[in-house]
Order: sequence, then structure tokens, then C-alpha cells
Amino acid sequence: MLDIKYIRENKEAVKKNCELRNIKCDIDRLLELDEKRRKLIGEIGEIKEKRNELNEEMKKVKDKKDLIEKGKELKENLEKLKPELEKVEKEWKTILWKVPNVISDDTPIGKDESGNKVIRKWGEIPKFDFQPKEHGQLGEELDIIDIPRAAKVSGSRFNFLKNEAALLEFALIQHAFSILTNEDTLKGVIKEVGLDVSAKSFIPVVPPVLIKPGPMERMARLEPREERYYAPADDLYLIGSAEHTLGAMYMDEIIKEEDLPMRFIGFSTAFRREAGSYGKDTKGILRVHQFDKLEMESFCLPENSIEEQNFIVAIQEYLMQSLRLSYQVVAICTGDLGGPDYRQIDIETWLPGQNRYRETHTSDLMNDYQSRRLNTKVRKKNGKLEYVHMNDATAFAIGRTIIAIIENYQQADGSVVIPEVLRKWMPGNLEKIEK
RNA sequence: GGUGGGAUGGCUGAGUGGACAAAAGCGGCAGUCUUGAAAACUGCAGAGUCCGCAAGGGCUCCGGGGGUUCGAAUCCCUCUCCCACCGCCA
Repeated sequence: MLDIKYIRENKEAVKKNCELRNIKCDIDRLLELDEKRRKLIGEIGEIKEKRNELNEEMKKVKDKKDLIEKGKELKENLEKLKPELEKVEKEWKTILWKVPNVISDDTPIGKDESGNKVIRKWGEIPKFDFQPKEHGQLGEELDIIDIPRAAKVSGSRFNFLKNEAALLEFALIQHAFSILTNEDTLKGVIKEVGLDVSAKSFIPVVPPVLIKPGPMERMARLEPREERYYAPADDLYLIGSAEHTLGAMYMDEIIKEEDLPMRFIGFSTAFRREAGSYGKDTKGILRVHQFDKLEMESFCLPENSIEEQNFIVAIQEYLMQSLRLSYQVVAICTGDLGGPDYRQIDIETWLPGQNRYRETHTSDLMNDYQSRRLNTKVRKKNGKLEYVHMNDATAFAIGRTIIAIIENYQQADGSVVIPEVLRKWMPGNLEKIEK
């Protein structure tokens, strides 16, 4: 959420920001409620002040009868105002939590995803001297992806990853962990793109995949609720990304400045209901209810957060380059940005089976939007407290990365070559997936 | 699932109806001493929110919510989490 003081002082800018982002938010109503709220807080404060004075007197006096009467009267007045404040505050908070984040200067203005801007491309679009197949077909022919049987036992949009596909998943995990936990490798990445950030390595984590509604809401990730799997018997949600539990890890905590940046690389399954995406990407495993993902989460000082995101994107690119997959880096425009985002950058990877780029990575810079809700702060060296800035980003969405590998590395004979860097993580240094 | 014990500031921990924003210790910051550091000594230090240009002042906060009372860290109810033991279990 935004600082209410900021909204008070920048009413028009906040309104315009909502418009740019296609998010409906009644800012006038919010400020009207804000005024009421402050007035009530003042009135209640005055009554309580009187009550406290009365209590002081009470200690000195022997005959307390009159004072107790006075106290009762104050109590009555107080009881009248309390529910009023509660009501106002509830609506106030509901609107306040809906107000989207401000945006970075370099976020493109646009209505919808058509306004997104390609910032750069890497790699050649591969040319085949045969008709390249889609991953679904390849997966079936090679007996590495089984969708029909998954449909039988779990329903649509599920899959069994088998044989080399299952092994590829673990190879990708090992590959990513070996890079992100190695400070020297990270130093190399920083040097190559000329950034000025710490090379501190990422802490590997396997986080919980169920989360309580409170922390989920404070991550600004509970909505859209219809997108979440929910276990009512225990009042828990299944996470849609490791970000949800990783980001909430330090809620209600104060981090020391010298411990920042704090970087995590989490591995977890991600669960998505994909409500409202009927008929979209129904072939293959591009859009599924359950997939495994490696996710980066970073907490840093406010002044470093843009550079931190640039670093994170550089890591994403390094990972994709290591697999020799062609991609484009896309700056997401105002109309397509997630509500909590200050700046969002996606990576889209070339999929020969679809003959186009598809999203494989996203990188969200939230600034203090989440940390203000989560109450995650940093104690600066001068003793002052500030909200930390938070970044989250995909390292590998494993399903989609496997799609990219098998489609880009397919051969005329229907086999798939395994990217060189992954072979050492495959049993027997496997080079090729064959029928 | 059962029984018992807990949750107090950055940390440890005292506090069982008005004296308590809360002892003490550790840690932090500043100073004295020192060539410098350590030690010792002295002093300063919670967070949130509201009013105010500011100086300053008010209110709230002792795990969360509710209640009793003129008044609650303290009494009652409830929830959550933690610890110990038992049971079950990968």
C-alpha cells in the first residue's frame, strides 16, 4: 500500500496513476474518510486524556463516588464514538489497500499488453530445415510428458513429467542453485553488465506452499481470490509462487542495515486455478494448475532497489543465455502492470512450436508497497527505521523452461539435444533424449 | 489428537487491579580516559498514530480479538503461535 500521507499530498497524481493502470479506486472517498477518521481519533483522544486525568485524581482522593460517576459518563461518550471510528476505518482501509503502487519513470504508458516495450533481444531465432513440432507432441512421442493420464487422475491442466523431462527438472534446479549460490559467478554477471551492486549470494530455500490468509493479503497477493486454491478446513491458501511465503518471511521484523541485501532463491510448486483462462493455451503444459518454479526474492535498501532489479534481470538473462535460448526483454506498460508493481520486466523466450516469444520470466520491483503492509523494516546505521524495498523474480519456471528446451533443441529425427550446461546434472551426462 | 507450561522493548527477563512505557542485564549510540582500541566510568536511547510551520503536546501499544471495571501487562472468555511430554505418522 501507499503511505496515506503521500496520497493526501499528491491526490491528483495518485488519481492519474490509477487511471493509467486501469484500476478503479475512489480516491476522493478515501480522503473524505481519512478526514473523518482523523477527526474521530482526535475526539477520542481528548476523552481518553480526560479519563487519564481522572484516574490520577482517583489515586489521591478518599471519597471516590463523584469521580466514579464522572468516569462512567466519559465511558459512555467513548462508547458512542468507538463504533463510528471502526466503521470509517474499515472502509478507509479497504480503499487504501486497493490503491496501486506508483510507477517508475521508465515504465511505458499503455492501455494493455500491446503497450509493452521490447527493450532488447538476445540470440538468433532458430531456423529449422524441417517443420518444428510443439512440445506437447514431442513430449508424447518421447514419452516424457503424459497429459491424458494426468487428466484422468487430476483433471485438465495437469501433467506427469516422466523420464528425461523429470530428470531435466532436477538438472535445471541444480544448475540454477549452482549459479545463484556462487558469489564469484554473480561477480562475473555484475561485471559484465556494469552494475554497482553487492555480489552477495542467494540463500537457497524450500518454503512452505500453504499460507495463512493474513500474510497472503499483506503480500497483496490474495486477490484475485478466484485464482487461488483454498483449503477451508484449515483456512489456508496454496501459494501461486514461492514469492508468497518468501516475501512474508520477515513480516513484523526489523532487519539490520548491514544484513542487506538479503537474497533468497526458493524452490517450490506453484498452484494456480487459472480461472477465466478457459480455452487459452489448452495444448501442452504452457498453462497448468501446478508447476515447479525457482523464485528469487530480495530485500534491500530503498536507494538500491532499482539497481537490484537490474541485477536480478541480468541473472535471468545469464540463466537463459547459459541454455542458449533466444529471448526478448520486455518493459511492462502501465495498463498491464500488476497492482503492487513499481516496475515490471518480463523475459519472453522464443518457442518454435508456437512461432513466437512467450513469457517465461517476470521480475517485480515493489519498492515499499509490500513491506509497508508486511511491516518489514530496516534499522539504518543512524538508528532510523525505514521500510525495506522488495524484489521478486523468476529464476526458472521449470515447466516453461522445459518447453523451451525441447522445442528449441529438437532435431529432424524427433530427438532432443540436452543443453550442454545441463548435461553434467543428468545421469550418465546424457546428451540427447531419444525415442 | 491428549496433558502441562509459555508469549512483555533490538535480545534475555522482572512485573498478579491505580506507583508501569514498564525493573535489571545484554546489545546500540554519544562522551570521559587512551597515541589508537579494549576495559572502566558517565550520559542518551521503544514503536505507531493524531494535532502543530516548528518547539512541543495528546492518544495507543506488554501475542491477536472480545469482555469485566471509573481504571487492565495484571482478572475473565476466545483464538493463534511456541516449548515439553504422550499418542499417531513420512
